[in-house]
Amino acid sequence: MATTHTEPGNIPPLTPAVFHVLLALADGERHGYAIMQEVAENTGGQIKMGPGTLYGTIKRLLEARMIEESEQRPDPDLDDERRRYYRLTGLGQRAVKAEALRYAAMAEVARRKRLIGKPVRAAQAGGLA
Amino acid sequence: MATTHTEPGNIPPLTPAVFHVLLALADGERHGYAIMQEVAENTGGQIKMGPGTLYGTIKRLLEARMIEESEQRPDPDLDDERRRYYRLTGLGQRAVKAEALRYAAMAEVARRKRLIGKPVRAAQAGGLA
DNA sequence: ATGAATATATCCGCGTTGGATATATCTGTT
DNA sequence: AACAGATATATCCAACGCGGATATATTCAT
Repeated sequence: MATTHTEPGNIPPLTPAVFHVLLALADGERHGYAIMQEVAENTGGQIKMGPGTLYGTIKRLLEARMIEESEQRPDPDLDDERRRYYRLTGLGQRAVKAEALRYAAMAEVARRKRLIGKPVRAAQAGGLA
Repeated sequence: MATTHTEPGNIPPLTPAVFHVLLALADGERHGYAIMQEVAENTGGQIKMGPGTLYGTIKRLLEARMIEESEQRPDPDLDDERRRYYRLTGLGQRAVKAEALRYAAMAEVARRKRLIGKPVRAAQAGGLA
């Protein structure tokens, strides 16, 4: 296996904004505004990206080849000409996975220290201690 | 349940550096250099805080009343005069707990999207994909 | 005694963040 | 048809945190 360089490699930690954008794209293509809404939803409304952060981050992710623009448009009826859809590249996929593992590892450390309890399905904002 | 206001409150998200320092202090007092080592250990060597980040963060956390200096010294034999020990305040405790819950929630989102698998005990450096 | 690791502290360039601002289109209401 | 508000993208730039470089001093092992 001649190092298809699909392996973890040494992907450095991501900034929170970058992670949230990549995570929003992890299960399918989305356009900018939808990414913004997905982030708010994923965080129970605790994180609301402003346009500066959103489009600045998208620009940097394009340059870093972690995301790319998609030409595919939805049904012409339901489409909105203004939208620009993005998807993860292989690199972006690996980066967000590596970062997700770091998040999970930190949550485990916090559990080991009795800061938080066992993982709970469908935990939401305002949850118990 | 008369809201003992020991609950999450509206604590805003923390920067990664701040979170890592608070997490290192979550199970007991530590001095600066030991915090640095604990962070490296917790992250499997992936995150190595430089002195600028470490002491800059400590200074900001003191100002924000999330940590405070402790006068308690260990056995005079094993002590090192240079050390300055820090502990979490009540506010720091709540902040790191709230952030840990966010980390756990993001890990759950990543699992829901099949990015990563079930939480594994004792995950460590060089872990599998 | 010598050197490496330990321990703290400041400086400052750089990149990210995120509010303000601008523009235009789409959608629902009257 | 007109209007308002949400949708959608984009840029600018002040503020702030990050983190490497640098400095100094003490402790520890050989």
